[in-house]
Amino acid sequence: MTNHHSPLENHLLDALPTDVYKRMLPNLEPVEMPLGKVLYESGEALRYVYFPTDCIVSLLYVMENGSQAEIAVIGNEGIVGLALFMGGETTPNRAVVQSAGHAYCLSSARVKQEFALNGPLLRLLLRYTQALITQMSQTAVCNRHHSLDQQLCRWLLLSLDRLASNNLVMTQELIANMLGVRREGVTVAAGNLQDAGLIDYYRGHITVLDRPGLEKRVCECYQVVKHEFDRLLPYPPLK
Amino acid sequence: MTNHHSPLENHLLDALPTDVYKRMLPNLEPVEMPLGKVLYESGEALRYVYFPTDCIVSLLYVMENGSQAEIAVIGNEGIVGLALFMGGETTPNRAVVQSAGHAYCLSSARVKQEFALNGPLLRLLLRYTQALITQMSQTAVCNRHHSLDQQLCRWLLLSLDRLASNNLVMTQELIANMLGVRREGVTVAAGNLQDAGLIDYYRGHITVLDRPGLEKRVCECYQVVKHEFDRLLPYPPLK
DNA sequence: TGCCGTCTGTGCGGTTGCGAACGTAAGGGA
DNA sequence: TCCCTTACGTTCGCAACCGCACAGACGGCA
Repeated sequence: MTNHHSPLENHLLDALPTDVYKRMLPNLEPVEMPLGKVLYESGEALRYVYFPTDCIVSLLYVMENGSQAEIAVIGNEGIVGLALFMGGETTPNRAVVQSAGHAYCLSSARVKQEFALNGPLLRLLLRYTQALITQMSQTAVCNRHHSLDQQLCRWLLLSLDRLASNNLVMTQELIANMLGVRREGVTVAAGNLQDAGLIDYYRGHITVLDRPGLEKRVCECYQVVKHEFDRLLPYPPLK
Repeated sequence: MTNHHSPLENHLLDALPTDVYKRMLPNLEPVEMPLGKVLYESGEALRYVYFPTDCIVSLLYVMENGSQAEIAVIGNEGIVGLALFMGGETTPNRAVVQSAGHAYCLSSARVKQEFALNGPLLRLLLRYTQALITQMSQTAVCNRHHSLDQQLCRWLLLSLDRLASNNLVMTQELIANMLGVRREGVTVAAGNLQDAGLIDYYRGHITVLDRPGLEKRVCECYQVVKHEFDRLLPYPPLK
């Protein structure tokens, strides 16, 4: 499969001033992002950062007993590997490709070079970090207070925003892992949404039929996160 | 009450190189931090950052229906108002003093001056940001997967780490608000810990009797967060 | 001394999600 | 074609937590 994607499909890269972008371009390497690919494990030193163009990456926390929970999702609006620029080198998270596609990757050495210049990349990533923090804290709140139905709506909408199509390739088992709930719970919640005519799913393929309907049903968490992303990282970029 | 605290009691300030610290010192203003004081509201522009010396500040998310949940706690190891340096100016959180004490505050203009130098303060705050992110994501996980007993242990230990004494002034009602659970639930959980001889509480005063016992009972979340703080922000600082 | 507000303890029914087990149906490969 | 894997649906008992209601218990104040 030829990679017909431009790095500019990643919103962060697109938002960079032309000179910075041109400086970085030779070092950006296109990579396939197959479903399930582990970009890094918890505690592992990061060797690359990834700028997704048409894939979705989940940040997961893996517990001692093996169960896991999704902390945040990253698509073409962001970057995977923030810990590199934060100075910690590692994170206690796992990053996994949740929806297959492509990305551009950049070696840690190159990234640090650019950071050291204290230029637009640093400022941009700071804003993105704040948006990501909002997403994480909203996840904490949502985990505590909202029903599985609503959380599923939130998750579907977050995924949808990061994809071109309204079709997700995702089994209920995987969704359950992401949300940190049982597979049976997802079966019921998805059944509710299907009965309401909002989605249609069939053996690992979910089609969103009525996006406005989902937005009516979702908890406030989704809008809060979306507003914060739009506020901090307007797209198309103003430059 | 005279303020006999030095800014150096805040670990971040203490970790700064002497020249940077001396440059900032004239602008640091001591402030009282009474219980319940709201440092900023959700969506409000930040006018100051605060470096706590002997108080604890909670970051809370307030939901549409008025209920709230704690996202993170900040004590003398950190700074309140990170959003200022991230570039967003506001956050969708509320910051409230959870345990009375003191802090040093710094106007937003002064902070930005220092950030612009791209110096040690920026690098230090980046590391702190990563530690805070760890705390937030661990909160998300803990909310989903662990029992109220364990969450209460975690909360007590996090608070204890940020205080000099083993005595907390805190009603069950307030703890319930922080944890986003019912007051009755806290009554039961605290009763369990009291029956186990780990704590003693009496009308808004909690005394920790057996800290190692709490650490045995707490979920993994506490240690993960603590390790990450120790790794990213060693104290005393190496300089 | 008596009253009132705050803080804590307890009980009850209802809901939600967990854990495990089992059934079914649709591909995919030999 | 048959078998086996994957994906989804359903059930049942169990535990945790919620919402509500109310009771006691302590402390400050008149």
